[in-house]
Amino acid sequence: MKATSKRDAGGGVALYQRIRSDIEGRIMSGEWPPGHRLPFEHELMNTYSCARMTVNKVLSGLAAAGLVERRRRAGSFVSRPKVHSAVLQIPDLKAEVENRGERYGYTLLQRQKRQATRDDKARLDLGPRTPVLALRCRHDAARQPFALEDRILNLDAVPAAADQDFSIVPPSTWLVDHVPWTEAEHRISAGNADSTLAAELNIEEGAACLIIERRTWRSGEPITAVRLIHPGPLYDLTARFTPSS
Amino acid sequence: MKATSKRDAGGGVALYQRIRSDIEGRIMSGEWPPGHRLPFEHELMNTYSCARMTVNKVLSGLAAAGLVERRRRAGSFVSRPKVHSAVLQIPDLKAEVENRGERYGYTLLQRQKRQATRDDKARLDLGPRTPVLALRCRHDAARQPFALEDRILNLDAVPAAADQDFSIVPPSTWLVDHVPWTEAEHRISAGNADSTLAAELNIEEGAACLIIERRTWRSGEPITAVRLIHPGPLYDLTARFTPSS
DNA sequence: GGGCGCTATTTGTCTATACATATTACATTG
DNA sequence: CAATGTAATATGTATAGACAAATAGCGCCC
Repeated sequence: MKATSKRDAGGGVALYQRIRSDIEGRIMSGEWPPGHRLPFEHELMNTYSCARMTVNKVLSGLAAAGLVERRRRAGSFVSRPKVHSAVLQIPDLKAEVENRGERYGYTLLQRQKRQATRDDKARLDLGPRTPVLALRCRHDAARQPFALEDRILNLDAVPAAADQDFSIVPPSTWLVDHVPWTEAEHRISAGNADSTLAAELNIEEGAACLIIERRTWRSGEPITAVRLIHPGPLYDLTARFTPSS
Repeated sequence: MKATSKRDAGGGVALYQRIRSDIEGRIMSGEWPPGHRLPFEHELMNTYSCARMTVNKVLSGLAAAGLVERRRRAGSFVSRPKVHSAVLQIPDLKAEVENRGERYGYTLLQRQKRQATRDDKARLDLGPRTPVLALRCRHDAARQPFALEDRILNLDAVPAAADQDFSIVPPSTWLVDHVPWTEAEHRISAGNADSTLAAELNIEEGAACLIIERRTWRSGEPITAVRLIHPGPLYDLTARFTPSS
């Protein structure tokens, strides 16, 4: 059995995948450093004995993934890793706690329907007299306070939320299943716990906390702003990152 | 001039792009909610009067971007936004400070070449008797302490670093230009400043700090571990995110 | 009714060809 | 020599046709 010249899809993995892994390997290993011009499509076409469309798909894919940049007439070049970027996963807290194998608990501390205050408006770019739902709740892991959630929800954008009581289902869980979003902004900072927070999270006043704020919009219309406050030493965000993926 | 049946590349944007934007729009707007089965390739092919390869490229692209999932014989489905994920950009501190339009300053506080201590080994999974370079430096923004950097560097992996004195060029800048990496891990947490740190950053003892730790490898070989400590209120990580991109 | 295998359908991959478009390098001209 | 036009070249997009692989769902048999 020789390598047939055409129609060779029945091998092991797809030819397309083999070529891609091959090229990715050379880039990752440093054999083709940033800035290096990789072979032209017609050269790769000869190297791998395939049609141009096949190598084109590979190179386009690598370009879409940001590993190479392509310029007409000039060729394809290994791109310099733009900035150190990490994909931070901020999943549902319930899922996250249960992933750690710990018992998850949820308590609604406060629920108030009101017209947006000056503060609310600043948090979410709301217009005047917008009805909002303000929620404050606590998430526990292994029966210990794990995060305090402070959220406002634009009821003009999500009127259905007014009928939800959120005493059992956390707002984040409900939102994920019911409200799609198009833009999000995250902000991560650190702060010292004030006395209220210290009491709610059962930590000492002044203890360092990790603060994650997230705002989401749907086609420009503000939906919700949430502040998650974690006891500093108890929680950390971890992200593993491989440029290839 | 009617829409020609074939060879219509000369319009405005590429047909491929039009179809993709169209489908993305329907997904984003909620018209096609998560779980919805989108039209089969042959249906889209009729809708847009084009070849299957063209819609195939669109759908494959959407799948690669994570917006849809495809199953043979079943069809293509809008995927549930897996987890809330945000692309956190952690660029070079110098670039970041200058982007804010502030004056950047850098001071090397400590530089020590040594065999890996027990602590170093725990930080980077180093073998015994590995030579490391330990650095401690301060980054200023607008003449105010902005971050303390505490780094160890595996000299077996990056021997050239031993010849660098890092009194002018920050290690992060030098590394970005000289050492490629294949894997990275980020960890973000909060902690209270101890007396040493408080003195170095010119803040009060006990003040909350944002701690970013990053470890990088090259094909499994540990390269460097760095801890960046920012005064909590002074610094925050912000990331805007649109699922489409 | 339950388990098994067949088949039709849908996506996955590949080819060969064609024309469009951008850009570089070179030649021509003022 | 500089500005400008032109040809060569590499990528971008699109087509039609073909076969491969997975699988949902149906019918068959016990």
